[in-house]
Amino acid sequence: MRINTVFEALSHPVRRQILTLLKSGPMSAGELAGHFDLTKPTLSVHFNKLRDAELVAVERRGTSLIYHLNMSILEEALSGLLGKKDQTP
Amino acid sequence: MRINTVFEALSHPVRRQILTLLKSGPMSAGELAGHFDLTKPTLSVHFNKLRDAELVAVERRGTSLIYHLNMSILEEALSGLLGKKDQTP
DNA sequence: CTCATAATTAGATAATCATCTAATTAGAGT
DNA sequence: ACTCTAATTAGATGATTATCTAATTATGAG
Repeated sequence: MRINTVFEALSHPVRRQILTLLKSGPMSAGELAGHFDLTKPTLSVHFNKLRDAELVAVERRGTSLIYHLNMSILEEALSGLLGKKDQTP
Repeated sequence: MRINTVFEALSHPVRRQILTLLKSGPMSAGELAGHFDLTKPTLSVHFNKLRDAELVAVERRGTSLIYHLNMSILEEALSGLLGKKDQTP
């Protein structure tokens, strides 16, 4: 787990909102995009950063890509900061 | 508490490291700066961001500025993300 | 009041980030 | 094979960020 990548990903409000939306369950890229006033390509970039951080996982269902929340990485990163370690570069 | 400011502040490795250092107790700006390979003005900017986020508080002792960790804001922000709310703009 | 020390603010610059439009890939149905 | 839909990647641009050097403020000591 690249802790820096995780916190980078968490630093943008849109990306945190995406995580919040995914708490209610998996959602397609398009459905997620519908919640924002941004273009799909822009959202796609945000999805990528969340995926790089492993905060979400993606699965294909037909022509759609379904995003899932990966709660455990979130917990690891945050408790890492509250606890002792934060192996910064 | 501006949640966005808090996560912005947490997004930089140096700033997270500063928080980690402060877990052992309050420390002056100069002492903190000694732990990094960066100039004091650069560190000063980082201190400001942490202070804006209220993640640290500052107190003057003679010519020195002593920084204190504000653990509660950290806990609030992180548990806010794990829990329900994250009122993103 | 002047000097030395601690730390900041100011200004400049290079790098990174968020966003858009246009073009491309991938899958499903006809 | 062609077309439609979903979503991505590519390329460009404007805004923000991290960093440095130089100058400034604030405090305490002589």
